[in-house]
Amino acid sequence: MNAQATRRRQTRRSQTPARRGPVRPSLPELSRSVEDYLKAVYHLSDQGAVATTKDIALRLLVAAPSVSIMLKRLATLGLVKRVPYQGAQLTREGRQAALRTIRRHRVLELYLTRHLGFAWDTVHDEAERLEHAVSDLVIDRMAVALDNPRYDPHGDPIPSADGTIESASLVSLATAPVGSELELRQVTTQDPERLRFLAGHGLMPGLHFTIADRQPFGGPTTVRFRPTGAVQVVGMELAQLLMCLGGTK
Amino acid sequence: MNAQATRRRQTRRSQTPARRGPVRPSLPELSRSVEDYLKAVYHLSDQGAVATTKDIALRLLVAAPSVSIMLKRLATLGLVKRVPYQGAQLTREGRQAALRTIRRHRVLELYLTRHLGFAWDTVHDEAERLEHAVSDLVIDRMAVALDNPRYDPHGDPIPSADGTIESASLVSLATAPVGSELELRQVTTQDPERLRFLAGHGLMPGLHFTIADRQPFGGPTTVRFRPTGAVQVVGMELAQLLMCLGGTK
DNA sequence: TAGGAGAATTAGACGACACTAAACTCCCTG
DNA sequence: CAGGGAGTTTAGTGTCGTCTAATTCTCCTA
Repeated sequence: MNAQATRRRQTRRSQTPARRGPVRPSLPELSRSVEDYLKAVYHLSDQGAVATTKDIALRLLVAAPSVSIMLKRLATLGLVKRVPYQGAQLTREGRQAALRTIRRHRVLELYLTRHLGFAWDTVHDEAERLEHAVSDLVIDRMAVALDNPRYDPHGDPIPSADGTIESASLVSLATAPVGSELELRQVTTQDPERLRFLAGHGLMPGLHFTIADRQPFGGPTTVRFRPTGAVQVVGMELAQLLMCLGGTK
Repeated sequence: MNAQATRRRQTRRSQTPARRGPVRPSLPELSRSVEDYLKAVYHLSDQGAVATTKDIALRLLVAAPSVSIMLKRLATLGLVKRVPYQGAQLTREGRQAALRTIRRHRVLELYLTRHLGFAWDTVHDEAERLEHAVSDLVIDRMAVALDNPRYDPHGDPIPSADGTIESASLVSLATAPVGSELELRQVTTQDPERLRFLAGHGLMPGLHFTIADRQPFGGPTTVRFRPTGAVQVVGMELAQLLMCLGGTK
């Protein structure tokens, strides 16, 4: 009965990941929470900055002490480098794990829209739950079915299976100068209302346009769609969400 | 800050499902463990029998006391009717919940084989994890993409969205009389080795055949495939896994 | 440069789920 | 019909991940 009991404990969901050896080789099955925290730290620590406890807490809708404790745990797992009272940064392993999760999320979002008929404003929450349960094998099959896509429905780059991710330098529609010829590359919101509005007015990744005008004092930006010549006025708040790739002028 | 803290607790994964009102209407989000236990009770309590603690423990690879405690919890949730020292049966709500999970599982299995190119011996584990994370909406979309299928890759019936499930009376290939003309309807194992072997010899749901011979003393059964006339010998152990629908004689 | 405001951490708890060891029940068999 | 063994439950722990309250740290500003 003892051998059996032992098998049990290992078969059941890993409570203590049973790390034999260094972290890298056969992935130790991170918990849903750990993956969420890693994603949060990834998104909050742009280029060398540290993610603060408070920002992580806000992003995950969790109390600050929970973050403190989790960061300590992530540090002992080697996924995060922590400076007490300052914040945390991902280690190489942590970054890889975060990118795996982000890849899963973005492939799922695209798959749900392309193959299962979901609108782009509804896929975020689905993907948020599925990303923790789906295996990389399924994700890779989905990616193949999607012809190895580079971007998710919102234009966010999809990390490759080996953990590299494109980083383009984009400008917000709100700040690009009048006269610029741009391509809308990325829409940085998950709010369904905004997404529906944007899609309803043709403002989706891939759109080419020219900035025809911008009113001062936080006023709207007017864009002219490139092939068609159609004109669209975009308010400041939305313009800030639209990240563009630019042929200058 | 208090209103915020309250919102938090509700947004985060439900620890205590916060039941306002009766169980039926907007599903109270059962945990992965609860769903697993409900499925186990469902599968173990065929027609009116009760599922015993020990059998549930064996099926879920969990210690018996864990089952005891969980059954008590399920009973307070109204999902299970419990007789101490005897076992448990599903209530109507418990049965509905179990069938929802089983529907998700079986639709996922079929989707993975049909649309993502997985072999039928590999989909069980994937589906086992996904079934707890995927929404009914996604499942329904998958079902539509599959043309509202009635059976999963192993021939198990897929419960409908409203919670009804087909129950056919099947006979095992091991016990059907020689001379029977049968249709292989269901393969009752998830063991990859056995599944691969069976598929490799054409023994998959939908096959029509006649029982040509059976050796005594637990010997093999010989079947003749119906359109082609090809002959296949099947040992006792495997024959017991093959459930058939029969035109008698 | 001494407060203080704000952020982070520690302290103490809880709920969900799992485990082992020990006690208890039920029922079968001698 | 009285053990005794199989099966079940109780008792006591542990881990993960969360919370609130209280404490500690940092850094800006008066």
